[in-house]
Amino acid sequence: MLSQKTRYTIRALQHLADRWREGPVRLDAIAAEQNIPRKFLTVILSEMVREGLVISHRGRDGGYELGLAPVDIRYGDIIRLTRGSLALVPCASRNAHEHCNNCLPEADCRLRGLMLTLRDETAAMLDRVSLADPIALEAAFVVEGEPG
Amino acid sequence: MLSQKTRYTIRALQHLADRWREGPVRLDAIAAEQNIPRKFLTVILSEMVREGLVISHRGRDGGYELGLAPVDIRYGDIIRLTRGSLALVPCASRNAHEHCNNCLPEADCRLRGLMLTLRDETAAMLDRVSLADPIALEAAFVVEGEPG
DNA sequence: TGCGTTGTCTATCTTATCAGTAGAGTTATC
DNA sequence: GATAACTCTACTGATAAGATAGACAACGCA
Repeated sequence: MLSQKTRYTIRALQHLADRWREGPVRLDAIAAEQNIPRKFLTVILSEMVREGLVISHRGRDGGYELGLAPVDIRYGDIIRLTRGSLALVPCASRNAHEHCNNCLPEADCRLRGLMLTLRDETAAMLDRVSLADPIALEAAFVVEGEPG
Repeated sequence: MLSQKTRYTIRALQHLADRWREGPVRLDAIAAEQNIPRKFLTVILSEMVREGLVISHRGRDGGYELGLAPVDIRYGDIIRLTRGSLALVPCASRNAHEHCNNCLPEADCRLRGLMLTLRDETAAMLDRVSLADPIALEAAFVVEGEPG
């Protein structure tokens, strides 16, 4: 599961992407329109500023805008920044690797082997989509009775 | 991230799959060889018995064995049973759907649209692999410098 | 220069969930 | 009926996530 914070981050960045090159957007506007707690959003946007994805302007008529063109911010980037990893187990992360507790030696762990493959497929998919891309609001099709 | 419990579950089931048709395997043996806390494993295996994936035998020479052939237990099944969902956001789960807190209306949420697609791809991948399949212990290849 | 507006930073609180444990109970075999 | 196994419910403790507080810093304009 993505954390609530990661979800807020993505929606805030989508909001800014939709207003790219329209000047700074105030925090209150983002919070209200995206339904994100104001104070929490300050923490989130400050982190994005530190990471360089967002530029802030203080004072009157200040606010936030993207630091990169929307096409250059991919969903994979955002999730890696806020969540640290796209992998489903700690030992299968490529940029935030750590050992799992109470596991087998990594070289022997089949779960890890499977999760490495899955992580690569997930990353490839998320790195194909940027904030500039249109996104279908429902999945393309639903298989009857499919679980999950 | 998969919970520790889900990871233990998968490794325990792999252990049983490797011993399919060799008679019951004792809990202590699984705990020791898979490095899983004994008491916690009792909780995990009891749930698997209730779900029908595992059969237990009490008394002397008792233990656990799979209730289905390894080829009929897919990783997607296991994760859905223990984690409830393969989706990365609550509103994108197909069998454990619930609304996200502080979100936009679902019909307008682009994050949801993206996550529905991703969930389907993840499910398809995990539902192709069963406990009977060999699994490469390292991912097939590593892209130089790929993040994540 | 001074005021209001807006973002920045660090510390803290609260709550939920997860990992793990306890311990009495049940069943099967010999 | 002794022993070796699994079963069940409840409980505890630690951690992390979500959210908030409040003092502070920069900016713009009159």
